[in-house]
Amino acid sequence: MANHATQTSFALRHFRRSEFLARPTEHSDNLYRIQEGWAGQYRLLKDGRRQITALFLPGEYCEPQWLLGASATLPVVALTPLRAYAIPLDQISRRPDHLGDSAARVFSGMLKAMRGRERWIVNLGCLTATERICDLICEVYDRLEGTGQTIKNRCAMPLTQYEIADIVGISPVHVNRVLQGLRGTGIIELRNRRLVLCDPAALRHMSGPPATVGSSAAIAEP
Amino acid sequence: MANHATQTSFALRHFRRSEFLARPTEHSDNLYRIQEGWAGQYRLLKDGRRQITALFLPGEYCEPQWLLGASATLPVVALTPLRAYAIPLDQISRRPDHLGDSAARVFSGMLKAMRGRERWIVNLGCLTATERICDLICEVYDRLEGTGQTIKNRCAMPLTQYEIADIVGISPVHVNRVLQGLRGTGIIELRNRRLVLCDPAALRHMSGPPATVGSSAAIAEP
DNA sequence: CGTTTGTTTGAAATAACTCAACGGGAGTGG
DNA sequence: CCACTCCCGTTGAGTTATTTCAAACAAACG
Repeated sequence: MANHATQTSFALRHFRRSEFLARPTEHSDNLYRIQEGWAGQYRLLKDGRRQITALFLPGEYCEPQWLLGASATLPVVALTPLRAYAIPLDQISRRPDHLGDSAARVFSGMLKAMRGRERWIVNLGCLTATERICDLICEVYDRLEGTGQTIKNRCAMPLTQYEIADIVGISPVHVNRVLQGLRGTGIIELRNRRLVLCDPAALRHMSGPPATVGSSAAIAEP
Repeated sequence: MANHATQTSFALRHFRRSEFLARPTEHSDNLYRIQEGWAGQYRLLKDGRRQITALFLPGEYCEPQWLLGASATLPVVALTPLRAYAIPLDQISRRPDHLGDSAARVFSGMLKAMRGRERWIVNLGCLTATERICDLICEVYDRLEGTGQTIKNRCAMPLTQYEIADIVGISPVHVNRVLQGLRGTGIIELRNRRLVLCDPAALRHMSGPPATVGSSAAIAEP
């Protein structure tokens, strides 16, 4: 799908697990397009609590905010061994064939990132532990499907239960119990970093009620 | 500070409590600058659960995303009676004296909004009920202080306990008990929609540990 | 083969929720 | 001015979801 020549015209960088793609203090002069592996943006509190605020999957651009000239606000770390193309910022506007109209791309990228963050706020604020985990699984699967990385309800799932815990805001051992529950009811299979959605409909049903459409009442507290 | 002529050159619109500033379906052709009153962006789930994803306070621009030409993604509602200037989108680029370089303004506005969302993800994912409420109070106070709307540790606080609950993701009655605890220890006073920070240092201390700086270890799970 | 990293399990503790009811204040209409 | 309602804050008691601690186990790794 992608032009092979333009793909290889950028430097392919390798990262080990836990290696930084970005740190808040240092200024980054390029943008990454992930080729293989998963990355995560997170925030760490002084007492050790950690919250992962975004996931970056293969095929996705990591941190479009950087295009705005600012340095990263939160660290981004490789959650698995990772390969990514480093796209120098100053080349982006000169390559309409590759990144298209840069301003429009950046805008739409930021809007998408914003919606992702809003989605997770709702997730963390409203949903139960089981719903959050099901929703995470659905989101990951859908994003991988969007870039053709799924086959017949199967996809990669390299996240540690500790990492899932830091995404969905519940404790690691509770993540374990919820996952066991899901496996026990035959909704998913999850072994060896591979995920199978045995019953996608049931899974979506468990990931919380859908949002209402716009025309509903502003405030309805019975 | 603001030029009176430019201020009054935009239409001042009034909203009753619970009235919409924006609805997801309809296309909005202007941006609001809030003059007085509070607004909130939220999402409502089919079973009645609601999560407020952003607050808009006097002096702030409501929904800079609209500048990108897209319609609103989530509804925005007046949480109090509200007055706001409606700034037509097509006038923004023609008025460098008022909004400055529009592209740069929009970018920085989006970045700020993004950081706000990230902050709330961390808040909802990591903090306890008391910490979340203290953090909300701190954030609101700081934002009001930034636009000169505080006097000697006092500011407005028109949010209902139900609304606070839908911001911090805990139940209304628990919000009540947490607030009583804070009042009981003399850290804050909160009566008649007015807030007093009796002990700002203690309040900040209760709003959770600060974030680590960038140079810390990527993963530290003891 | 030992060491580390990740998963699984149990039992006790606790944070937060639900349900239900009461009370005060602010409007509103008679 | 009273009675009414509605919205909001406050309480209490019982329940549930989730956490914590601790330990054992399995799998990956050098």
